[in-house]
Amino acid sequence: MSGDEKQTKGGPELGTAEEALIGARRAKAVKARARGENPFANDVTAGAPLVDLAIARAVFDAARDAAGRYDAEKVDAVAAAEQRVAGRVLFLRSFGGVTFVRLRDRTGELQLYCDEASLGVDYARLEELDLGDFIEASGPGMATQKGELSIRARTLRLLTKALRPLPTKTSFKDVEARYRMRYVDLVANPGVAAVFRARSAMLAAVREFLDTRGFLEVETPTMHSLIGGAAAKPFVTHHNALDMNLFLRIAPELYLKRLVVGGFERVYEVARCYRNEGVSTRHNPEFTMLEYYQAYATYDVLMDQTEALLRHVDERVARALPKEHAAWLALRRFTLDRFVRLPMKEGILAALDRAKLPHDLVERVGTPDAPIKEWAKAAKGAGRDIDWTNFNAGAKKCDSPGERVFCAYEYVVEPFLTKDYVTPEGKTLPVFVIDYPFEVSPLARKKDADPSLVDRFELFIDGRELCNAFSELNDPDDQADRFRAQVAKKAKGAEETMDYDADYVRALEHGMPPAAGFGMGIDRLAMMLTGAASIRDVILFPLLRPEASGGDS
RNA sequence: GGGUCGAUAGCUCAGUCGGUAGAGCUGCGGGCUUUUAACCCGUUGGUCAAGGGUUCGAGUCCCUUUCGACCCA
Repeated sequence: MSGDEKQTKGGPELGTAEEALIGARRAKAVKARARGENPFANDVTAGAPLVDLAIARAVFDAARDAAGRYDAEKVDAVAAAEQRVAGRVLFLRSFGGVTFVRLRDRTGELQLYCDEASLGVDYARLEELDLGDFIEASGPGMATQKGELSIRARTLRLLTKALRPLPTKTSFKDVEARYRMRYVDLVANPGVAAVFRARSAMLAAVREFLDTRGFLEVETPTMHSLIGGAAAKPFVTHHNALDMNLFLRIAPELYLKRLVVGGFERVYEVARCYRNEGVSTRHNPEFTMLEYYQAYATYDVLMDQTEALLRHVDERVARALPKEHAAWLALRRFTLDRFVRLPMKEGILAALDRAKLPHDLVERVGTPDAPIKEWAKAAKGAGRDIDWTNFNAGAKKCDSPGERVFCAYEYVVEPFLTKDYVTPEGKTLPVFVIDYPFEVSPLARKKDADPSLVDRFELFIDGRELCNAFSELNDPDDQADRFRAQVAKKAKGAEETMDYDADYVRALEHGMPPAAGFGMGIDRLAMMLTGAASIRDVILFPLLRPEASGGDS
């Protein structure tokens, strides 16, 4: 075949280096077609069934020494039955008349040993093989001189031609390109694939944990006609036939509690939620939240259960990916062995003491005569860098004592959780912050002993909020009042408020058994357990701006 | 929204004081009959993000824009 005429279909110019690479691969596909082969085959050759690479390897486990090397004689001693395997070509190296081809499938990798003696005329076909192609091959096992298990290929067939080259062994680092072309990222960067395998194991573990405790998994609407269940800005969409605007859900909460009213006393949803806020390393507009509701449970029960759930999930990840988990564990700054339970007010007083600040600061901050400079000096002297500007501004906006308490907590306690709650070995302790002011918890039940507070906790691990849970409000009149307060806030200009949900109040009027509810960010969980720095590292296809189109006509 | 850094070959990156655009890997050609980031010889590949300015001359200096990363709010 004369290589002087390239396939230039569609391309008016000679093209770039990248196009040349693709052109060379296309030419090989054309050659295969000319021989009557399909370079995008949809079948595998009849014969012995395909086996996973991991299973093909396992056949020879007994021939391996402690260092992992395979002994040639022992490999040969294993039944010489042919193994038929398939996978993507990751590695291709010819060495004189011998060619090594490393294959990868979903279970692992395995090398083919090819020479003319075994492959015959097909050996020449290796010339047309490229990194990234999918092939099938069959042959008996063997060990190389260096002790690597291989399949001595007796047959070899192209299944799918890869027209584009994979990144080279120097790897694929451009972050944006990795997110856009996750299919390449997953092949080129094994650590990336491990993170998503771990995430999958986490979800399976969460489901296993809840299912064995009698919970029912449900799916509730993601298109809502009212905003509810959380304080966040929604996405708006439009239904044409009904000519109505709908909000993409910001939380599944109110639907799940309707189901508790309906008798599903233990119910959960792995809920994709959408919030119309900025993107950052910690926020993606769509994210996944676990919510569950449990009748006849209180938030104390849920705290115990949360500890058990997190340990269970971590254990399952360790079981699924032992090597990767060990690496993540070694880098972890937090422990899951022991958890702290900290009432918000206690936390504030302790933090004020540590910062050498007066206890009445909570009432005085935000007022005109608050001695901010004096406080800042005292706190700085105690090694506490508090964001006084935003603290003071936030305190001014508070309409109630409870909001003031929460504001103080946000600026005085929360930023220092990782500093204040650590093990003797220096690992940060997970902290359940409990007993929130009712004013900042519009769906939570008030404490019987102190109606200014609600039975609620948030769990912070390594300084980041992971879970939010509370004993649910089931008094319909109280709930109606809270909705009205939210509507009033919206009327005053607040953006992140809920609508009055009359149907939800009606549901509560039918009676919801005492219940506790729990929410946990799955993305954050995945970040935490895999040590990911950005939420985009645990979301397969994070939201990106559209790719700049060059000459699209 | 603010700050810092960045964009050069398909990939990973150099590019000095402003003076002809570089390397490794990939690809292509050749050698090598058990390789492990193989090795050896040869070789292709560039609108230096886009636009403008200064200059005899700009990847390099200045301005604007776009995109991204990180930090902060």
